[in-house]
Amino acid sequence: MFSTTTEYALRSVVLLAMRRGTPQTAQQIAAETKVPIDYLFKVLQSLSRAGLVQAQRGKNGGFSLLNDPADISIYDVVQAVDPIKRIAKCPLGIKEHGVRLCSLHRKLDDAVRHIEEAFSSTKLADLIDDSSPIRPLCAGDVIAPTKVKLLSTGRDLHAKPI
Amino acid sequence: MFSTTTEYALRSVVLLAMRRGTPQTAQQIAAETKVPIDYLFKVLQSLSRAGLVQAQRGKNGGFSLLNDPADISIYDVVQAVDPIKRIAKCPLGIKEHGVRLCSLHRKLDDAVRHIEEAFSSTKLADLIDDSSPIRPLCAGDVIAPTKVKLLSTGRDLHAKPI
DNA sequence: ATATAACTGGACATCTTTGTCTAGTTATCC
DNA sequence: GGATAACTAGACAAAGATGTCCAGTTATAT
Repeated sequence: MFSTTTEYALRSVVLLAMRRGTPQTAQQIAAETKVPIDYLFKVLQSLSRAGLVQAQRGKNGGFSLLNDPADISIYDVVQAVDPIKRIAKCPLGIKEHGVRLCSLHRKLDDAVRHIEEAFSSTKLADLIDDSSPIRPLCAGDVIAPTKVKLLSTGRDLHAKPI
Repeated sequence: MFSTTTEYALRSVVLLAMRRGTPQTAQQIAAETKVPIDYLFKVLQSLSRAGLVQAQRGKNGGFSLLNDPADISIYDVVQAVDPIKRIAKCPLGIKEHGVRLCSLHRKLDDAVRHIEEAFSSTKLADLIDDSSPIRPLCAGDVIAPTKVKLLSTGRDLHAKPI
């Protein structure tokens, strides 16, 4: 129903909203969102071009939200990476009816419109302020300790024992 | 938002609903729905395997609906060719939370559920009984009159004039 | 029975989405 | 100002969706 890319983008911005104030490196985001890091870069670049996130290079760099989580909607994120398209005119290309839709396409477009509305009215702040004990991304405690730990101990696998 | 295959399937069953009683050949369906005929066969095969349409071979054959248009929903058609999948559990694969969803995925799943409901409650009969002057497929008057007329008058092009 | 209309099935081609790799460039810290 | 952390960009690979082709099989009409 929604693309993988959309799912990845949403996970990322939700994480950035939860960590507002501290730039998150792609490494960190990838670990917590379980998004393949090389693909994540592309998703973040789309978000960056759309003006939703900011990238900072070099040490202590990373990605951060440009606006307040209360001002960023799910819709904004979706449109940045994989835009929802309304059905504006008859897909069969009949000119005669102008922009009026037949019952089938009107019904389909209604469904799309409802999604649009639901996504527009939900802000990132709504997601992270949620009272549920189940936090978005369900992360922090469970994910990616192994790989990160390996990297951080930094032992070269080919190094001779001393 | 919805796949091309879904769109094609819906166009086809709506046509079959409008022509209920007379099997429609793939030729006819392709002409009126503007679906590439070779691909249409595959879509119709999916609908056939799902028990929505029936295929009849040989002369005077074609495809027809198996059930009453009042008993076939948009949802039935969609599920037959490109199923809508609800989010049943955390896509990040966290076991700890069982089937409870975090706020993000609950929101996304709500959207999917609404689509499901809207599509389930809309029957093919609703689409063709619509009072709007704009008929589904916008067809009949504009599309494919030439080819259909040629076929339906049935004159053999090679027949000698009497 | 034979010709013909029509669907079936599988192979193949193309395009888009998703994912991976590698060689850059920029910023920070010491 | 050099080392290193981090993002950027573009090429490439794999998989899935879409579209095309063709050699079958089945049913009907005559």
